[in-house]
Amino acid sequence: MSAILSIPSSNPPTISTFKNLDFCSTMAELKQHHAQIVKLGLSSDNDGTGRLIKFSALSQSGDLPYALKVFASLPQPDAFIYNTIFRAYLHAQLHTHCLSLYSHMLQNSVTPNNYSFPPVIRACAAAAGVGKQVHAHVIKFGFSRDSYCQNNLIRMYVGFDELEAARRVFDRMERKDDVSWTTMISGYSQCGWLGEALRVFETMAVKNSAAWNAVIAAHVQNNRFHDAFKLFDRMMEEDVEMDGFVAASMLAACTGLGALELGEWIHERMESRGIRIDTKLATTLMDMYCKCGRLDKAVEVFDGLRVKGVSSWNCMIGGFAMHGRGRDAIGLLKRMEAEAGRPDPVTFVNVLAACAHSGMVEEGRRYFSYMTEAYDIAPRMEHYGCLVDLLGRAGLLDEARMVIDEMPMSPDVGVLGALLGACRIHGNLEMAEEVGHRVIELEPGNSGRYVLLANLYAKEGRLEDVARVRKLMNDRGVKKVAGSSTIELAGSVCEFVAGGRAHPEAREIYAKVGEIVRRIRDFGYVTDSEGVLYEAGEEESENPLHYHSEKLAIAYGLLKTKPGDTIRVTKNLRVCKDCHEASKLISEAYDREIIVRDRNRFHHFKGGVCSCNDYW
DNA sequence: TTAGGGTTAG
Repeated sequence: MSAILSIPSSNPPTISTFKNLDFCSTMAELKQHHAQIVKLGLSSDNDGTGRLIKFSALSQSGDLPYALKVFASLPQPDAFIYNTIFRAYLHAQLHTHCLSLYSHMLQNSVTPNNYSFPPVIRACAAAAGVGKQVHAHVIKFGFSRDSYCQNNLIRMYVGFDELEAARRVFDRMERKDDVSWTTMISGYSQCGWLGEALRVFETMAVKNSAAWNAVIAAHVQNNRFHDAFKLFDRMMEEDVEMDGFVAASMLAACTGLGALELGEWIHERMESRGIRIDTKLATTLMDMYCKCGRLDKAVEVFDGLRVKGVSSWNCMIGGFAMHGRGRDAIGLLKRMEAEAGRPDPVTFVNVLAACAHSGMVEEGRRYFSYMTEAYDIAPRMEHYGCLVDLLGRAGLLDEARMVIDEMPMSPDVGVLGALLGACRIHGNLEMAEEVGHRVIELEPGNSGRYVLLANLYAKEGRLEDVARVRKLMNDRGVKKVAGSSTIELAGSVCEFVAGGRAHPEAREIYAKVGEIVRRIRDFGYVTDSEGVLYEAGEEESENPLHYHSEKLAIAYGLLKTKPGDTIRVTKNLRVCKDCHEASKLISEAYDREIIVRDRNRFHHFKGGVCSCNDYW
């Protein structure tokens, strides 16, 4: 009694004590203030404890358990305090906790406000049923016109792949803002509904860079790189300047096309426009350089990074991996451990891939156990995929098979596909047959699997089996993916399809291929018939192998570039054995460096040899 | 006190 009476009401200590809370920077400080609050008998005060909870729940140096303890001690927390904990749970990915607390709030008869629903809606990410209920509450509590609530609902439905529901929310909004539009556009692009994404985009009166980016990114994510460039050109014509997000999307488009010059142009523009290169953007940039064959430039960007995130290290290690530089990849892992601390699961996917692509079997095995021993990272499907790839490529098919039999989860197509690939390399038809059928049943729409199996049968002369696989493919309406290669010349990207004659200079290109084949025969070229069956149209009277897309692209490169220039080609599928052999000989016969990126990795052909040591 | 667009693997 006297203690409370001793507080002069004209000079409320509450205000100064509570204000001090806003200047806290550590939990230790905060706890002192908290002690003060308790001493003054103000611990039931929502204003003061609200600030206290906010700091401990949300700040960098906070302490969520502490916040929860304080929260639990409050007799009647208000909406602000509930909202704070909602957000904290969301940050901690404790979605269920967030939803339980929301029901707790309702049971306590605390009315949610406009700030309550955005985090609660986001917490519904994993529970569609609850999401609909929360949507009903948004209406019931009168927030049908609140753009934050509505935009979050759109996002929620997009996350459930319920685009119609998302669209209904969107259509009913009287005042759609930039966020509504962008969420709707990017929602369609997740589902691959590019047409709808574009239609929504076109009806937007004033398009800001976020909207442009959403629609550009939509195309990039669906491998429509040329269209992404067209949109980008339009954006520039309409005087909307490229920002960091658009730059990232465009770099990814360049990566997809293997368009180095365009990528360099984007990089230059980023610099001239003073776009801040954060870790994410730097990773995208490095990835572009890695996948466009300029590992040196990627290293330059990497070395120039003041703050390197785990993703930066991972990207660079992955870059070394795809260029077959296993030693450098491992060197970088060691540097990462010394300088940056903890690698993550992706780091080891890349390290294992590096070992696999460089034939470093022992190291690969060692790192597979090391990641668990040193970092307690349990192997995921991807790691098993890499291990199977590593062993399989090296010809250790039985061991690879054993890994699959003994792994704790059931292998996905990726893992089985790695074994199938290994069977092809080592000509093990028996295992290929069994694994191939499993893979085909798991992924019946992937034409590559049928082709691989059919080609293996063909090699053994088992034509009935070839016909059977082919029929299966036809019956299921599976279309083979056409081999296509791109080459960038003077900033424009030309695409070649196997056996295609659409190019205006097709005659010259085909003549050049003829010349090439004649010339490399002097260097020992013998056409390798493996894989002949499906790669080109059957009406082709000459050997269709000679008109594989990468040969056409290389021929065009030889026609259009100067002696000494490097020829860079990007292929959508794996490079075939015949093209690989031919490319080696072309690099020797024409004294050219040829860099081919295929679906899996890079091949640097020079002086008659390939950087992959024929190991791919 | 709240929301939208961009990275890393096989």
